[in-house]
Amino acid sequence: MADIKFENNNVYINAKDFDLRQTLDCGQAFRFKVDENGVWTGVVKQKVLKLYKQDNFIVIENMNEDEFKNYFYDYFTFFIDYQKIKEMLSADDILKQAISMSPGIRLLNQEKFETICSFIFSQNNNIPRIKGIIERFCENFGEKIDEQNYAFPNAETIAKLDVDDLSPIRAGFRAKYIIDAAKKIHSGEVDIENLENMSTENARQELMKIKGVGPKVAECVLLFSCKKYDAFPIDVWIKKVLEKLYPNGLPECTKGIEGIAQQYLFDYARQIKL
DNA sequence: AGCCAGGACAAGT
DNA sequence: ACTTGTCATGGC
Repeated sequence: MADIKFENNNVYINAKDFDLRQTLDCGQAFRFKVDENGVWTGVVKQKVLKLYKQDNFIVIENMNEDEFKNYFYDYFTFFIDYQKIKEMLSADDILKQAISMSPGIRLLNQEKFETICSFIFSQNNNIPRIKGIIERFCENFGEKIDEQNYAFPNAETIAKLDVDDLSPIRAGFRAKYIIDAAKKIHSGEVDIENLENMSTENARQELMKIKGVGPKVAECVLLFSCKKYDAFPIDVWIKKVLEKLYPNGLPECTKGIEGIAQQYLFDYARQIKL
């Protein structure tokens, strides 16, 4: 943790491999907002996070060393050496360019139930509306933290609901999938706490027992909440990347970390409107 | 105004 | 094993 300091009950992280826009608004998380001063706010578990850039540091406000080490070190994937990853992926010219455009992307390691629901909401949907649905989902069924913020609902709460109860969040045909996910997870029929210990393929099959979780959603959950960095979600943007930039398949340097490469390419494709 | 969005499912070849 | 229509909703 050479690049991480703990002072004044804040955490200070060297911003070399950490950009807030590139990390919090690159399509992996949907609950972070930025205000006119560049302060990012989001809810993780029961905590309201506030982050901003100050000089060459990313500051996480109101967090002590224990809290960071116990949970957020893992959440912000500080066990990954992004310098080394970027060096490896830069063997490919296209990836090198994508990385130069968004060198501060970090993968997040998010809560599993939240990630499953979020990417069920994402299907055949656009990011601004996904954020709205999730916001209403939390306000209606999540625990209130303060006047502005609600925790993400837990599976137990949602498992007790009927499809009609979800109508205020306006999720459309996805509502029935959310109920199915909550019921199967709460009953233990789908074991999400063990996914990290399973092979990528077995974890994928386990997730796809849920109605509304197909190949794309499963890959996102594996990548964004199960530390499966060989998972490779293919959405419409990545499909275009594969067709236009990699007609002969992904380069060798992505092997084992296809998902991380995917995240650089996803942000790149959207920025240049490929 | 109409096309499209970090897709999945069911029914049809 | 592949293709196609359908599913709600609203952002752009």
